[in-house]
Amino acid sequence: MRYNPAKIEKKWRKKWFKEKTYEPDLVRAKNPYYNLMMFPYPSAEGLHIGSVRTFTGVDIYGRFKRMQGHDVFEPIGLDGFGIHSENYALRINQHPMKLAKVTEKNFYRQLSEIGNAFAWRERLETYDPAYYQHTQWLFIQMFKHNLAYRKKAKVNWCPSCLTVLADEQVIAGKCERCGTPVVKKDLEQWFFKITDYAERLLANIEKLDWSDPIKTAQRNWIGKSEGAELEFRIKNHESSIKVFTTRPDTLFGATYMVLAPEHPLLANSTLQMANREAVEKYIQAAAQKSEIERTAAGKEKTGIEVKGVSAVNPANQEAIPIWISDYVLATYGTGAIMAVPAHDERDFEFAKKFKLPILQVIEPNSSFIVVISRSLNKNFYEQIQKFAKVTPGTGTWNGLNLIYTEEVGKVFDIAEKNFTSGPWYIHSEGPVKKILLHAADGKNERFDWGNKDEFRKAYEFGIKIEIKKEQLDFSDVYAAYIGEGVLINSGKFNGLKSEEAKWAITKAVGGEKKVQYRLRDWLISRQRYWGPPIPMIFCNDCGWQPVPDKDLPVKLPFIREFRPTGTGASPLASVKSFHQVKCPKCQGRARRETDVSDTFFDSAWYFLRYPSVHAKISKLEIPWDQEITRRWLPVDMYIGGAEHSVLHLLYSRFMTMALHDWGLVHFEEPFATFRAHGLITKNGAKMSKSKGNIVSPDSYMKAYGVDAIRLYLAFLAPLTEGGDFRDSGIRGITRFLMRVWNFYQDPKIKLARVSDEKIQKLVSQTIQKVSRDIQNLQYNTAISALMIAMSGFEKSPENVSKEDRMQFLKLLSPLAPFITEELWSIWKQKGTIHHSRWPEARVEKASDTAEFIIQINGKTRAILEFPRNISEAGISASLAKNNALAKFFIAPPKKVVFIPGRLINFVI
RNA sequence: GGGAGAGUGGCGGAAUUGGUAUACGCGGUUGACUUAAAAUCAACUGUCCAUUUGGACUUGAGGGUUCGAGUCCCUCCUCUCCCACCA
Repeated sequence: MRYNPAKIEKKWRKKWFKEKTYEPDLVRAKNPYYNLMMFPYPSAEGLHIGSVRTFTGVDIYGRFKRMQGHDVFEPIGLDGFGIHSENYALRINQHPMKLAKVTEKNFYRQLSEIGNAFAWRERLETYDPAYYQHTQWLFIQMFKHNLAYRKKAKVNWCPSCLTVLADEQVIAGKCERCGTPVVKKDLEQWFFKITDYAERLLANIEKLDWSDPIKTAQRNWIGKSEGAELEFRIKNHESSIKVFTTRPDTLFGATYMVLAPEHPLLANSTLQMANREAVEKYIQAAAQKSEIERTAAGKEKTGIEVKGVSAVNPANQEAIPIWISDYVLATYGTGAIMAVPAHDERDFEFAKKFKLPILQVIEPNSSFIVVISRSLNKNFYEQIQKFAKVTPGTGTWNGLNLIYTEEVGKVFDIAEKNFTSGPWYIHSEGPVKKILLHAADGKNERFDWGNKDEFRKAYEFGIKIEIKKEQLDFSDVYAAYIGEGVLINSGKFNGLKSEEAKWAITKAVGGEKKVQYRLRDWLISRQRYWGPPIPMIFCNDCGWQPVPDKDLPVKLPFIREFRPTGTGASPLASVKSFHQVKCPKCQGRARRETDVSDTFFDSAWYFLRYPSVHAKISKLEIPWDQEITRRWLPVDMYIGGAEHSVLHLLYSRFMTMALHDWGLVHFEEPFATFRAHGLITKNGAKMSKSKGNIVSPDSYMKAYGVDAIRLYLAFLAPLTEGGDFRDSGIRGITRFLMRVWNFYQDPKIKLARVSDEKIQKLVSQTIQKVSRDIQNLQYNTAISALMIAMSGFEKSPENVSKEDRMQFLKLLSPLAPFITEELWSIWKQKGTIHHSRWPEARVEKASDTAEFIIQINGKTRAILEFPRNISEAGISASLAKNNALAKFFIAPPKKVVFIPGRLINFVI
């Protein structure tokens, strides 16, 4: 029979669907495994080849888990609400609500073709009222738990999309979607208080089985820093300015202050400004500047002094000038800083430009103490001695005092410190940029010289790093910052070490210790049409009231004029029948909120909904069944794009944590394991319609079959790596599939009952390799192993037992589900291959012999078989007789390195 | 400017984590089959000498540690991604 992928794919797809092959029993499953991929936002262009790779990649893993005995749940849905879809509708001049129906159909068609083991019954769409009634319910819960609040704030406004953007959607000052520079606009908005959870979101990261870059990205996004909040009085005025600083020890060096242009004090009319007009002009100019202009890299700082007003440095009661500059962010800390130009690069730059006084208050200490190594080897000593010698007169060696390094070109003190046991020495030759720390447990830790966090870590580890004044330019901020300097010009605090002084000074001036996060509250409101209406009603008498549960969902009405108005109001604001409502409390006249919520809110909880899509839940209740949720969640394996490493993943964690605190879910973290897949590019660029480089999977699937495409995409590279799409290698895969097909064509062939030893070994190795590789998402090498196995089979087909043939099919089945299912049935096996048990590698008898790598001077000269337990003497004697190697043994070797059972190396 | 990561044949990529570098596949060369082509099958395919049996050199560049380095350390170069005035 000829291999006809189209025919067999159609047949099995239908059968699997009919027999619910991939629908686990959500209520009773014994061994649940929630295998999830990030659900796509559907564009009418359809799936591109990159998403097919991700989806099938996730599916391969799920099928593998199923055969290992798990009840795998692999749901699919569409993240169809939001700017993505709406912008697309705008572009092609169609109504998003109508368009959604079209894209939905197209997407589900494509998704059904790629051979994934989706649980089709549980699909969901975020724009379906049956779904977003729960989204709205959750909003109300957020409100009731004081996690949703309104705030008038400067928001990021995209003049092109005519909407407000979250900070996360502003990329280097530009709109994430259209690249237009973002401006600031004042609007009253709904926010979620994610900052309440900053500390837990940060702390929990440690516990997650996520790839490290993603964890780092989340840590940086949360951006914790510890410092103090200090208050500066304003001279001859009742108000004061609060600042946040991580360096309260430098307070005496604060020679001026800088306020953000948006700082509320500047609007205070009782302030006696001598140059109010000029100040207001500056503020206005700053407001009009786009984010990108204000934050452009290397941009020269601008600013204006507030004349006639001064602040009082609480440390020494000296009057210091107040400046305004847009390098100070209104949204971080208190929107004001104390400027210490001697110890901060930006302040320094500013002070130089405007000729402001610079006062040094930290004197780097004279002894430089580092690090390292209790396992001193002799080279270490030699190096240290070498350096010590080249700088005669710089100190004693025996007491380990001075050492020379090139970078700073100066001398460092090395002294023994109070470590529990030592000695600890500097480990460096040449420039000291990185410092190697040998910890007690034998692990090495590296500390980056230029990185203040790393240095803090070193500091906490108990290593004091102090820097001589003449050793560094004062502009080397990080070094100076970290250097445990000693205070000077600081009155009674002189002589105190930085770290002690921080809190002593804070206390003395009545400041308080404070932790500051970079993370800001999550802006939920969108002045757009295509999203779930925010279920809130404003009544003049009763204030903001949630829509009563019984009135959910607040349906998004079909309106003709869905385009953004550009006025800052949602298109829904012009629909009277929508927003004219009664107050749920007093029944008086009230106005419904006309903004919709952010798409990221839809996707922050969808994984909770999937297993409960068909559970019996009234809309007044929690949107998921407690029993089912307990069984299936948290998600076991989550795979998605690295571009969501902060936004979606952080929001989902936040939501889950809040729900946990309200007792609605039993876990804090939604995704036990997360892996980011690689990005498939085309001609080096991300696939996008605008670049015209979208590769559609349809024609490929038609031409080669789905199995071939799945294999090919898996074969490109490990799933976690990306790559450029080329179809040149696809022939290798079709050849392989053809060989597999042909090999299994005759089920009546006479076969050995048991494979010969060689085949047995091959099968066993392949099982091991494929199992390990699929577990690690390295499908490329799994396929390679299967190809090797097939080549081995083809050399002696009659020696491959039926059992081993079936083992091979099973190994291939997650990757190529159709062809294997067909061959499985041709060979009259019971049921579906996809519910068969994953093969276990035969436990091989440890053979008595082993292959030894024979090296001469570290170079491999031969690989020979010897008894596994042969001794060094035994192997040497035997090798001396070996003709090919005899020439190396004219003289006895200087040294022999012998690793039993594995390797012998003769140094001659 | 900060953070994360990567440099291996003509190409995609392997290398049980310090022990045969270039698995597997693409592409290429030659041959078989064919009137011919495609498909298929077989052999070869990192570079340079010797071309027989070998030998030398090769993982961005340079240095180091080691009996032994693609893998660990240092310096430099190049590229990709993320973040970006966060006090």
